[in-house]
Amino acid sequence: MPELPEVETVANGVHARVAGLRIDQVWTSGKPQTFKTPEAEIVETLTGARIDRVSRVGKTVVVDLKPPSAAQARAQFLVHLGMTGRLLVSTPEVPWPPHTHAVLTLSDGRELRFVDPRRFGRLSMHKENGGYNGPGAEPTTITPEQFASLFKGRKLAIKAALLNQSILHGVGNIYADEALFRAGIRPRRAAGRLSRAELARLHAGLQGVLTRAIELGGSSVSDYVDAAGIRGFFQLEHKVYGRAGETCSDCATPLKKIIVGGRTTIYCPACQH
DNA sequence: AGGTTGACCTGGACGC
DNA sequence: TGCGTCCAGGTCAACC
Repeated sequence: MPELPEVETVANGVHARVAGLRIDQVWTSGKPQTFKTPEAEIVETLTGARIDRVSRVGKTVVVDLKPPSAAQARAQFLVHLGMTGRLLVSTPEVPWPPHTHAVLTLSDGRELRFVDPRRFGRLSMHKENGGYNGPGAEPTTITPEQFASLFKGRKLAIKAALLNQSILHGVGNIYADEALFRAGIRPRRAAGRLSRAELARLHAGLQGVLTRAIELGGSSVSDYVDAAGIRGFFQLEHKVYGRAGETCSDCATPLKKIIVGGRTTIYCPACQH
């Protein structure tokens, strides 16, 4: 579900609500696949730790922890929301939603809850020195030159390349299609065959669409909400994603629906080349 | 090694 | 109303 703008919105919202609080108690569901690091180790590391900062790397929410004693190593609690994951800050009297998989009781009495119906989300603990950097390059800060070099010699479709998190992390199906529309590039073009001008347009289009989406709190297609349960508004500005069967808002040509990299892809055959 | 495909899950929308 | 089918913001292991 959530891509970079949604994850950033969630991380910022959670940070604003829980930074500085201590984790007094941890409950976990026992659903094994949710826990990439063994559940017991996650519970052990979280309990008693203080939340320093909550941020985003790629599509992952990163919770920086301060251990209860200075002798213990610092750790980061990583939350990947998968397709339907939510991180919610609630007061305890609000009933747990169905598919709640982790609940952290905080020192002010509120709860940080991880809810995930489809269970594609993952919870893990990162303890290496240097902190979690994500699998690929960061799209919001990458320079046009670095961006162009990511695709050199690549034969896969540019859309598939944008979705590959080990190349560039944070972009998913919505923002890949929207960025390609802004850049006027067809999704099936070979990544390594794009001209310098096209790569420059794609870099600008991608950063533009991500920045605008972050401003609007992300896209709420069906069930995405931020830490307070509020929907985003960028879906109102989607030019192609989710618009199969409609016409292009720029030129009125019917939009085309194809499959690229196994994912539904929408583009304008007149505006994109 | 790079690239592609199917499996993993639940629930909502739609058609009959 | 109810049942079946298809589809969904994402990975990842297993293949070619």
